[in-house]
Amino acid sequence: MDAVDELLSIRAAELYYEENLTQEEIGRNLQITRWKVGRLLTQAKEEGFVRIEILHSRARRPQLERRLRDERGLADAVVVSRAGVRSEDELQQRVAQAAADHLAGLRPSPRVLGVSWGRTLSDIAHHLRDGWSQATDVVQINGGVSMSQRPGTAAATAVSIAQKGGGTAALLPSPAILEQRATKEAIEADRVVARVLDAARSASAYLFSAGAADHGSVHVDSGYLTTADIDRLVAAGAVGDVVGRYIDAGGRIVDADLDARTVGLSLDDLQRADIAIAAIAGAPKRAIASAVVASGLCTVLVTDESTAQHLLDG
Amino acid sequence: MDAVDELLSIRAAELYYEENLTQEEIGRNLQITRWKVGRLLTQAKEEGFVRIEILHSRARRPQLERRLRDERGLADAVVVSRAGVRSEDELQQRVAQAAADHLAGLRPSPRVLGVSWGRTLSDIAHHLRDGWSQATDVVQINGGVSMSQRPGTAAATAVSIAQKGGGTAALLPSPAILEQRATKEAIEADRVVARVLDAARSASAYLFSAGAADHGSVHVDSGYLTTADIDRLVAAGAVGDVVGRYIDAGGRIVDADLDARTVGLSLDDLQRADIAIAAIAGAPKRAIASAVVASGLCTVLVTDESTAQHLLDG
DNA sequence: GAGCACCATGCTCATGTGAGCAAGTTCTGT
DNA sequence: ACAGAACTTGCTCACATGAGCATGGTGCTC
Repeated sequence: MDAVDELLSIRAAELYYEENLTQEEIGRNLQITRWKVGRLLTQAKEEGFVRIEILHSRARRPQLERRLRDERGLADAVVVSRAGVRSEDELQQRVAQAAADHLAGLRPSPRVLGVSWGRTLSDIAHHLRDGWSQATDVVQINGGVSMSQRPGTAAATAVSIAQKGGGTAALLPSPAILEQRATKEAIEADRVVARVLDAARSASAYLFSAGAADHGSVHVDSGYLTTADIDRLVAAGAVGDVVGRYIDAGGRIVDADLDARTVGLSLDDLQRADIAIAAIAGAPKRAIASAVVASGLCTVLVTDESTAQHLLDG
Repeated sequence: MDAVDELLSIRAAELYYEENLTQEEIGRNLQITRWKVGRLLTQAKEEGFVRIEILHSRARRPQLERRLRDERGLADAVVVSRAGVRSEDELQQRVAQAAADHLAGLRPSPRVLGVSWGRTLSDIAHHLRDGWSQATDVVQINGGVSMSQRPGTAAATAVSIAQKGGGTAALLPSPAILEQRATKEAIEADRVVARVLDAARSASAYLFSAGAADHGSVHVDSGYLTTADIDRLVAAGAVGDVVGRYIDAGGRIVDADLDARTVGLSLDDLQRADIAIAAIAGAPKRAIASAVVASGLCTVLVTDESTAQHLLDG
């Protein structure tokens, strides 16, 4: 496109998009035929001079969703728009809302839903609307008797999702990570715990998030791991954790011993699931999101535009 | 619009603008009639959920231009878009380019063009293309034998505009502001100066900028005024200067004595002009831009989107 | 609970728009 | 300078779209 046409295409775009003139009127205005106007507008779009954004907290990016499905083999993807987002927290809320929307939109509603816990899951529970399902029971899929500042959030999350979905919650009464392998095996052998784990393995759908392998991790907060543990895991290739299990970029367990002391569903269980919804957003979680998708740990990814872009670029 | 329709309108907008589906296809997709889709799209636009921006250094805002003409009585207005602008300097360059474009687009080209000088005028001269006019002579309209760090820019500006327009430049060989009234009258009585001033008064068009009344003023830089002078002028109501003459928000001369020591066209001369193009942009110049427009000192205003908005709000 | 006003819906029809084609124009290589 | 290629232009025609209207449903008033 030469310089004259470039300028003309800008004038045409202004008159078309801002002044709402018809292409015929624009032609009269700029002394060109209406066909030329149409072509200039096409060019303006192609050259990227025209940017159209959907500004809404529930706006999504269907293009990226389609590419994630097609190029990354996901059964489904939900990518929320970043347009108009002012803070990182606002973005997290958008993603949580989108995950809640997706969950509520599942047909048929899952009879039993396995959930993890954490900040993201708590947000999702909050955004779910009452009556999102007629009868969905909820079961925790990883341990987490909380030692953190906000005790009981793990339980509150599961209970809230169940209550709003007309079902009951089965909590996993166990720490996330135990100090001794033997203790972990003993606790899993406990009748109550075993029953919950069985229920978790037979859930019709899963909903979970993932954590980055950094010092801000909820496992450090909760006292299950020290910052030194995290450093050691990172040195061994860890990019983050899924249901408490730390994996590397290829989705492999980084520390077999640590893994053997972690209570909850195994990664295999997740990989076999028909519906496994992962809600992972934000720049710090790019690496773990990528690992989760690459190793087939989820069938559905709910994320933000930037993270999606990153997954597709890499 | 109820909540359901709001969400639907967002989905429809995504499919329409991002996926390029027809309204019929969207209807099939969302299980609604194509007429409903059309209405949802209209609503999405009305509610401001759809933002369309023209991203280009020469993009303008015709809506604001029209409002400036209609509501502020300007013969014409050029408002450059702020979309995609990263720095204040980039915006100034856009405005300078737009002023150059407007000048070059005048039909017939002015036979004699009166110009002021300063940073903005220098930029405009730079952006003018060679041969912008067949034969336009340029005459300086205010004094400015420069004492600043970049001597000769005032002269270079006028000469450059004239050369590129196939004409000659008449420089005003006088300081902008003199210390004694008598000296100013003596210099204006000088044959050469008087001839240039006569030519300036008979110019067929004028092009000038304006300065804010602050310590960064080019008059302080050049040594014609001290920061104390500026403070005194501001205290007396000055919002800025046009061709060296300080005015208040109502366009009135703030200091009659200072004005009597200032060499160049009077404000009356400008107000009587058929074509007086003012290029004024940037937040610090909002007040002076407003004063210039309100008091009819220009027939054409070239400015940026934010300044235009401010003029229309006030 | 009857009557009325208002609004959403589905439709017709005129207008707006883009794909595709043929003719004209401008480049390019020899 | 000329032939051919590549591109641009004006056009036809089919499709997409918005304005305007009749209908039916909803909610409000008394």
